[in-house]
Amino acid sequence: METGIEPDGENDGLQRNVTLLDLARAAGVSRTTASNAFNRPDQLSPKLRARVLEIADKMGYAGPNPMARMLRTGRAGSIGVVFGKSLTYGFTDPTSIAFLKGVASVCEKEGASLLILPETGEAQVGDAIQGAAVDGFIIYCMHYLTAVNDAVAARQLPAVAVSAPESMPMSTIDIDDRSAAYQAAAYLIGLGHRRFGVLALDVLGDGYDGPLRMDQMGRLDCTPSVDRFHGYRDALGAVGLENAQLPAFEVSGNSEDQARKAAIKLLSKKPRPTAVLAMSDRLAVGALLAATDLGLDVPGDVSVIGFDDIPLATAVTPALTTIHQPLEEKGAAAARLVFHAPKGRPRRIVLPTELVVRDSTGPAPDAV
Amino acid sequence: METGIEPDGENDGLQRNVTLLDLARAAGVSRTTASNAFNRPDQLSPKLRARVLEIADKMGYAGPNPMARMLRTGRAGSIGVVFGKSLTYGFTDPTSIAFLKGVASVCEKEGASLLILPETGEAQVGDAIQGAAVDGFIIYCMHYLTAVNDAVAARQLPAVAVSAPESMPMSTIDIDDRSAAYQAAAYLIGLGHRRFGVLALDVLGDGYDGPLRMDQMGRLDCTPSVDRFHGYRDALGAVGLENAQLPAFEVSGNSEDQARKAAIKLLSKKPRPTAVLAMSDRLAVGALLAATDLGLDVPGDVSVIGFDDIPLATAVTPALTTIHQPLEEKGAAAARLVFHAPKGRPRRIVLPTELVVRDSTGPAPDAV
DNA sequence: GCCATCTTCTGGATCGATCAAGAAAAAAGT
DNA sequence: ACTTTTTTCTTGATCGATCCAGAAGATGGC
Repeated sequence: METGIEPDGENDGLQRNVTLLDLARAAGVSRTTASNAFNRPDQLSPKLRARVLEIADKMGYAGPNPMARMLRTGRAGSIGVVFGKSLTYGFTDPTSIAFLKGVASVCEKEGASLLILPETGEAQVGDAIQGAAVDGFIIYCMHYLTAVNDAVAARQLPAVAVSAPESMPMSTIDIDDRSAAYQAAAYLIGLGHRRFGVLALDVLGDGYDGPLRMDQMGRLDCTPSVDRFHGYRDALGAVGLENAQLPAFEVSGNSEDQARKAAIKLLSKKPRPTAVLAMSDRLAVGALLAATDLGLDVPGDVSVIGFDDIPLATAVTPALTTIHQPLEEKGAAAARLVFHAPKGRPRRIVLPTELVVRDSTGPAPDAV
Repeated sequence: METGIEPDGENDGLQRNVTLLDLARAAGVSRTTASNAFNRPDQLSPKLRARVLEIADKMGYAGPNPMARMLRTGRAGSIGVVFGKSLTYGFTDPTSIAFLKGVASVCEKEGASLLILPETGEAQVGDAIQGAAVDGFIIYCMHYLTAVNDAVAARQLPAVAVSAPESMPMSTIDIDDRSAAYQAAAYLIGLGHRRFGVLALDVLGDGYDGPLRMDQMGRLDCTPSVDRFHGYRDALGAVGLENAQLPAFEVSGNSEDQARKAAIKLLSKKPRPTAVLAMSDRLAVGALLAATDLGLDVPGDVSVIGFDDIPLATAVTPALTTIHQPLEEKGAAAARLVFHAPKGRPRRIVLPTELVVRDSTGPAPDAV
């Protein structure tokens, strides 16, 4: 409780912020001149500028109020990144971290800041998007919510979506998930493997763990999970392997621990798969752990192939064979597109992937 | 080149943004009422509100302009994070990623956004800080530049510095680096080790690699590197080991590769150290790699102890014995302090650490 | 000396909202 | 029926800067 009396000699509590006008008055110049001292050194004599800046310093004036400046100029000097999942997840998953790093590198070059938006809750998805003071958006989701899209589109700012369906009415950055997955499966087929198991990223992003929900896969076109699965299937189909013979589990949250459990189920099936197709390196690491649990040798008893090529892929033993995708470049490309938007119709950039063979894959064991 | 003639039937190019006033006019209400439709549903009848919102939608009015709103309300709805090193580095180093994750988790709870500021260049350090529309700052640096501190302080907003010298005139979050390092060294001494080598984080943050610069260590008090070194020395001194006998290398950028090179030098000394004190887990991993290069067994021939307990520490073989520090909680605590600043004098929070024994340490080899 | 040009500086309008105080209309109390 | 209270809505002022057009003073050319 405060008394009504103000005991403070210097009434700091009451003091209004120092404004450009205050500075101008104190320096005996106009607001514009004071403003120019900060923003347009060529618009006033160096001597006067020095004096104004010195007085500003003395008054504790840090510089033009950012909010006011933004309002007036219409530029925020930052771009926003929207995660489909929780904000925390964005800093957990190695792929999104690498992506952010790419975004950050371009922001740094442009002298812009990076605003990372929270998803407060289902109901008010979009509140943060509506209220973000940014010059453009990057949407990075696994599962595209129309609420997010609509909110971003409504802002009428440059926007880029990553790994988004072609149907999205904005520029997109992508890799060819389907053919990359095809390549992964085809490589294992080439090694003689004929019995596979799939560790899938969750199709709907609803925290589901369990057998792959085939029936849902038509609903959302082009999530990476669906595309990659199609890629696997294309390759297997080419050598006459049917869906029915392909055990597959969805793993929510792309976590090693969950993947481990799913992989144990997968590798306990009889006949046991000789190869695991994992839609991410983290899932692949889960498979590695499961193999250890079951006393199986990788790649002797079972081969494991990942996807993404995150740093962990080389830190783990055996090092993962995987599909390398340019995670960081994805972020950089997205950011560049936001900054130097061609203004016309949306662009679609597809970045290349590459199979990287390491130690987690080998010839299929002879026994059939 | 455009002709002077405007060939566009619908003159989209010329259209001004739809503003709250436009909406109000279109709906036949006052600006305030239109504003309330978005911000204070209780201030107008539900029926009217619905009508206004519908008209807004029809006009393509996304909602109140964030910049204008910020100016008027004085709140930005976001907090800024300043990295001492490059922005990109912030997304490379596992400790800062974990830190950001902690910050993000609190931001999410508060419904605030996270603004990550770039460091454009030596000259205009602080430009971004000056121009950031935020409600508070978190400073996360290895090496505290007064330019950064001054710029943040000038903004007169709630601010928290992490791992900062006590001399900083703002709240700080920290761990007790010195006694944690002491504990690490003491543990190895307890295992019988008497010959040590140190892999140090760079003291000055100037990209230097090479023998530890003792002479510089007095200049900046309390960077983690200096504190940890003092901790090591305290422990070694207690059993009569002198500085002169303690080979130590600084590794710039906290990278495994650089650490590997330094560790090779360290482990090539005669007599060879039986234990490596690494100031971070990444440096420790570098030591692991170096041991492999030299055909040394860990922990048979040489023990390695890390610091931080990042995820990599358990992924690597052998799993690292290390000092666990609550990286994520550091971020969360910093963010909480920014949001709920006690307004009074700065607070100093010191978080606990813990020795975690895994597989990279063992008894000193008998041979002396 | 006079007009043109350049530099330096100024005042009014504006960016797009929110707030405070109060008016008008509706509901409630006696 | 008249006052009081509550609900609903509106006007004028304000947040703190930048931009535009133009004034005042300095410089230069002939």
